[in-house]
Amino acid sequence: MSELTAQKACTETLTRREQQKENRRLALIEAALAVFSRVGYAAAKMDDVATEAGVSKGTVYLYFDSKETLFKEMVRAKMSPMLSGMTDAIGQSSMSATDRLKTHMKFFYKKVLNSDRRQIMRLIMAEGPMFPDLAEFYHANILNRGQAMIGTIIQQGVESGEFREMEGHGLAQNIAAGALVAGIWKLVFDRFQPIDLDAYFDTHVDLILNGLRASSADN
Amino acid sequence: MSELTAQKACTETLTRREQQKENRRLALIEAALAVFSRVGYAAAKMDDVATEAGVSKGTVYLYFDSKETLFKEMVRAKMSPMLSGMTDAIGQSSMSATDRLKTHMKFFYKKVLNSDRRQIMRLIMAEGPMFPDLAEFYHANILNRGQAMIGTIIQQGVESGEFREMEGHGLAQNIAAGALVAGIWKLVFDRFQPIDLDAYFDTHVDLILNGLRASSADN
DNA sequence: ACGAATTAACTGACCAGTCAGTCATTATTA
DNA sequence: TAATAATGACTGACTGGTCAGTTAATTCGT
Repeated sequence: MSELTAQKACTETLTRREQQKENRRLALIEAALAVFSRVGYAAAKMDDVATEAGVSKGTVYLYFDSKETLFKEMVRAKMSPMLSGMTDAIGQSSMSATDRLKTHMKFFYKKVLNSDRRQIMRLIMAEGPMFPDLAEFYHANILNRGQAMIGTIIQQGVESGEFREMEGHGLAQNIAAGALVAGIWKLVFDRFQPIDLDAYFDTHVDLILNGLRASSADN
Repeated sequence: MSELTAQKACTETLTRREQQKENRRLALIEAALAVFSRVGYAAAKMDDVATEAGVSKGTVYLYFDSKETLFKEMVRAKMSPMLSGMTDAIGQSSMSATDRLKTHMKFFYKKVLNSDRRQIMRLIMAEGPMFPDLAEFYHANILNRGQAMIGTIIQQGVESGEFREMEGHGLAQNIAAGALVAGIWKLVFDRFQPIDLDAYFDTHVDLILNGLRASSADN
């Protein structure tokens, strides 16, 4: 009921029991994501998470202290792969700032908006105020890095003459905003007015790059 | 505990009782907004709404059938003033498209991002999937109108030569996105990294107008 | 005094979290 | 290798508390 390929990193060192234990844990996290996404944090029942993972409720508590812990660990677990992925993706290729920005935006659309993770994005917005430490984790580990990355690219672009200079309070947020809204739209309003993520992406890139581009006069 | 200026529209025709009844209703809606904003839909207790409004729980049920009804009517009540406000604000002044867009964006920042309503915006995103009819109402009455308005302005700008032509799937969403993200940021991440809405607004306008502006070549 | 508005005690459903007991797997012994 | 012991993963009935919604009694306006 979910493709969880247990990390058989060190098959030697893990007994069969330990492997199964790790698999259970992953299965529970998948189940938790499914249930929390479907009905939100408060309405999610531990019983449903258990059923979705194919175990009984008591078992869930052998792996996670409480509903809150389960939720937080689920978010962290689903997000941590992004962390390495992001810094890796920077690379030192000799791309122009323009292409580099485009590449990173594509990466985000693919890895977040087109996957489970957009649900997490929504959950953070929905439950963030109730779980400040989760919001802080998300801010420190995802948003901050994203902003830094965008900042670096902009700077490169300004130096190379591709982009104009902008003072830019909230520039990074403004650049990323289109993508966040696309993710939310897909989850909340898609049924009333579907959006085509690929076409939307093109518009987004077009608008932003043109907005940043050094040209005639400024405002 | 909340500045609710009852609409004393027709003081003559309303007995004191009727006035008080209307005031109660408004007070309950204010209280509901406060409580729902503070803890989210599911965790909000009817008892707390009642206390916040200075009445007992039973009274709430004299005005609203159920928690769900209260929530929906609260959203509708807080949003409906916007509806007239938006169409009014169009005006047929002889503004350039550029100035018109700027004016509308300012309006949105002022009326939504700097008021209670940003909480509603967040609640819609957070609870939208659980209340499809609310999401639909919001889409039909707010988002659709906003999109139409932006579309009209863009068209004017293209015709006047101010803006370049863009095919634009999701153009309106992309233009508005910065504002939505600002609202959410303020509610979820402001404590970790505050944003200055005025400066952010300037960046947003600058980026968007430059992105739309007709200039040398396009992408 | 009458009826409308309000109250607060009450009910019943619901659910997070617990725990005594079961069962399958692994280790030990002969 | 076969019988036995020990382990620890798992179960599901149960508890304690919470809260939406109800209703009988009370207060308030006219």
